[in-house]
Amino acid sequence: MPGAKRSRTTNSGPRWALASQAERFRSARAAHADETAEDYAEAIADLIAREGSARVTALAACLGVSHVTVIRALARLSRGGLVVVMPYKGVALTRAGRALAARAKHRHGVVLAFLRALGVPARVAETDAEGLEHHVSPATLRAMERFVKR
Amino acid sequence: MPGAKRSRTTNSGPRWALASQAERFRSARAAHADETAEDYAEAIADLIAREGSARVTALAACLGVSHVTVIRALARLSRGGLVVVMPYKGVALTRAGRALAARAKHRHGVVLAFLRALGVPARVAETDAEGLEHHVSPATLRAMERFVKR
DNA sequence: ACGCTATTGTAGCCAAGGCTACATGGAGGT
DNA sequence: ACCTCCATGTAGCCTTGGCTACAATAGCGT
Repeated sequence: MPGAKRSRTTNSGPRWALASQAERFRSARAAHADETAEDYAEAIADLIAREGSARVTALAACLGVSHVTVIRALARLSRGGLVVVMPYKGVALTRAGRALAARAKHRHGVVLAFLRALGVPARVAETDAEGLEHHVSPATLRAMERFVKR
Repeated sequence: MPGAKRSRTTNSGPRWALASQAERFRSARAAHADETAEDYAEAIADLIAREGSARVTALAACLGVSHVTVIRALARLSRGGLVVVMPYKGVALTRAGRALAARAKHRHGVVLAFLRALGVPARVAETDAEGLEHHVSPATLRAMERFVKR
């Protein structure tokens, strides 16, 4: 848990304006912590839907990392109760994992559709959506949905 | 019957579709690498404009991290030629650093204005902008500018 | 001039997320 | 049966980015 408590910085002068900025940076960093989980959950759900199972190698290819990275990430997700790893068999999502995957997939879809509606070329939209989706708050997501449906 | 016939070497199916997805993930990760630099450059430029100098402690308060984290980050940015650290005096931006700060500031402003124009509440917009700005490609940024000016 | 305090800097710990190199497991082909 | 090849797994290293605890400066006030 990063940023639990702050240091005793003096904060002289009219620094309060900056303090809330610090909060925003904190949020951004905290959000980053969940990105991996969302990406993996989504990729796993996708692979299961597409190929019937999610194997380590397929995940690695899909996410663009080495199989070692996948294995370690899965161990973490497993500790976190999002996935169940069946050695040499594949990976399954727990109930929580499926919920996370569904949320991520939905958000991804909305962001992508939104960018397209904005007039961003398909290729770029797909790349940007990958980076943006993890930082879109519920309020902004709703605004995007409104815009798309408009 | 999990992965009945698509398991072997073939594993075919739409793997090319996944390959490009891997590329997208790669881009997102690469972009993440520059986030720190942009955040610091922007914060430093801001502090210099506001207070006349950018000190380590002020930066730490501003970014919401400990002064130690700032010091280490500055060392890296210095190696990268973005800042010049004057021990016990403050930090200055190099030409490249100023350019980066300007770009970051501009993008930040556009994203924020865009979110506001979309109808996102100010508070949320400010938080989201912090997370989103680093993942907005030039094409998407232009689309956002068009939308705001509309 | 001297010491106190806040700012800076150093040492060292932790987790995440990358990697390569090497070790095992499992299944198909001969 | 066995051999080989690919998928998995393990060991160990690197960087980034957090942190606390402690050491060293600088600059101010007395």
